Amino acid sequence: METRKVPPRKDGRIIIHFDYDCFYAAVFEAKNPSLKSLPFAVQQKQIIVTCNYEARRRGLHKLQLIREARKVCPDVIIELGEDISRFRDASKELYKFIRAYSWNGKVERLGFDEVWMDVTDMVDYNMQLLNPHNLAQSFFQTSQDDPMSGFNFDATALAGHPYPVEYTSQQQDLVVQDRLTLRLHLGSHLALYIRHALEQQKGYTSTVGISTSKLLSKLVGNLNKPKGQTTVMPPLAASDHGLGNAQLFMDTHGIGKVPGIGYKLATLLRSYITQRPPDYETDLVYGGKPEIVSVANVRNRSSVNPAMLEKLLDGPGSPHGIGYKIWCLLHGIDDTEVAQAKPVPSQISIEDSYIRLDTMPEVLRELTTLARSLLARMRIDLLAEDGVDEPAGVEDGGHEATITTSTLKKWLAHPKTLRLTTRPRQPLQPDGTRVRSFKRISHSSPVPNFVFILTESIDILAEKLVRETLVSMFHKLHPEKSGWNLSLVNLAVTNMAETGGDSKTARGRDIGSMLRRQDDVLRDFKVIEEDDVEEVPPSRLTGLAHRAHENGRVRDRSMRKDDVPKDPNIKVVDEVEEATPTNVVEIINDGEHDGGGTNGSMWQDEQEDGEEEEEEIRFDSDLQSCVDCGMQLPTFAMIAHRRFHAPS
DNA sequence: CGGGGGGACT
DNA sequence: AGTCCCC
Repeated sequence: METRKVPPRKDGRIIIHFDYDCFYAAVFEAKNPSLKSLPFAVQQKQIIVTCNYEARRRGLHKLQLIREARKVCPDVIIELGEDISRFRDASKELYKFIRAYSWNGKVERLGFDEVWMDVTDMVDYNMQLLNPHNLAQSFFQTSQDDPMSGFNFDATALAGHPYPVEYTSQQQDLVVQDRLTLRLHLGSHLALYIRHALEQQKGYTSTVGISTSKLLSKLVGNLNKPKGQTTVMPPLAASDHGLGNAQLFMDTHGIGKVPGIGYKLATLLRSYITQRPPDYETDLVYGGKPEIVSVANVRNRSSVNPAMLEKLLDGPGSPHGIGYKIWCLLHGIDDTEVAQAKPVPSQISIEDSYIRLDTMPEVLRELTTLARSLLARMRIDLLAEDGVDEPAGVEDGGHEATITTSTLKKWLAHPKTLRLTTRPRQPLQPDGTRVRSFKRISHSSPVPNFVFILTESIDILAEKLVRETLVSMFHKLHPEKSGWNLSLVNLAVTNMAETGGDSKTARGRDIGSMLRRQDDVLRDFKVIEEDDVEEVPPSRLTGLAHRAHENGRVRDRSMRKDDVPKDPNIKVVDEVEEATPTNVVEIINDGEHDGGGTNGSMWQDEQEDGEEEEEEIRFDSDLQSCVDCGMQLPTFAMIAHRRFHAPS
């Protein structure tokens, strides 16, 4: 009984999940907009990896064989997308664009086309700026330093679609009773604002989900794509009235659709529920058939509980506590944090696949090619201009011979481990069939120091790396002289040792932005300091700011390719036109008209007439001291500030 | 069917 | 070094 207790919800965060619409196709379309109106698809080897919505309208879909695609839609335009550097570059550019809006640096990429952003601090800050008596004419401040930059919006309305669809907000008690609804409204308007910026300034459309966790925000976005956005609305938790919306939403999903439940776990869970071995015809999801086993099926089975799930799902390679984690996912609970933006990747890997690779000369050639690519990538992703803490960027990418400017560059991190991975094909069975295997084997060794020499050319270094390191690693993996029949080779550097240094880390940058924000808060405080000289004398303000600064500095030292198509269910027929709330027009126009509009800043209103008594009281009485660093802040800023001290 | 990644954990 | 997970 109590072993089946529903885990507690923690809905204190607001998280936005972005998913760029048909990303690979969009990268081509961004360069060649005429493709947008034509059926267009991107090919890797023998399959369509993605296609635009015009192509989908004509019956094409992801992971379709090229032959089939041409048969269904003979006039489809197809581009080869096996060189993924352009996608990687575009992905980084869009990621940086989105990250620039963040105040707390919690912006995490998944693959090339998804980004989570934890906007709790922005939302809560702006909650304090709301005028409870005129929510319909609100202003969202998007910059910590500039109270003028932001957008007008209607805080009584949600931007985009709600889940459930029939949801209507109870406007009367928005502020007092249902603070979460109001916070989600703010999150949805911020999401819309960033999404439109992405489209207008970068040319990419996206689909967005808004909720209180990574899990729910990612899943709920799927309800309105492409170029739509959806928010899971309260009540999220269960009550006397029935299931909460979080559970209602999770229950509709096939078990394998839940992020965190992959092929292996889904297969085990399905077999447990059906009490039979997997049947790929009925259990899986080709052609839009729903999965036969849903989240509700698993969750409602009385024998299912965290301990049981732990036993069922535990195995080599699976983490401890998996049973409880899955139990939480089934209930729509995911407390994992959006990761802080990292200054350097934790791994760089290059791979290629082959029809057949089994002689030493071929292997040497491929290893050299991969090594060249790897060294080039290291110089792109791990190098910064001297005195600049951003990676060097794409402009110097991959041009091995041009090292003349290298004296200006500096390594942000030194990977310590070099790893060589191969995937041998299984030999033919006696009956002539082949067991398909995705098993990889790998061998690691220390990264030799010479790869960091910037005055030497990448070609020379790559050959040296093959000769002195990779060949012997390869022999450890494959002692036989030949006949390995490799289908894949992967070369990677991992185990990044960041070049310590001051303010070179994301943490350091975060402290910097934190301090700017606090300066802001303190400056805003001066507006009302006349009313309360005792508590915050102007002379002390600078002292506090100074102390805050010192404190910051001290701290600173201190399936396998899936055997199952990942999204076989795509059956989008038409582009969904975003149900555009009226305030969208204001939002779009906001950047263009003069910043000082009618309600452009609540600060101004307060400064000019001071008639909003509630506001005055709030600002006068709420100074608190941080127990960690002693900084004095108003309550609303303390919320974000405490998160800054929290272990990440 | 099947590309070229990336990350967490044991 | 291998097994999971994700796109």
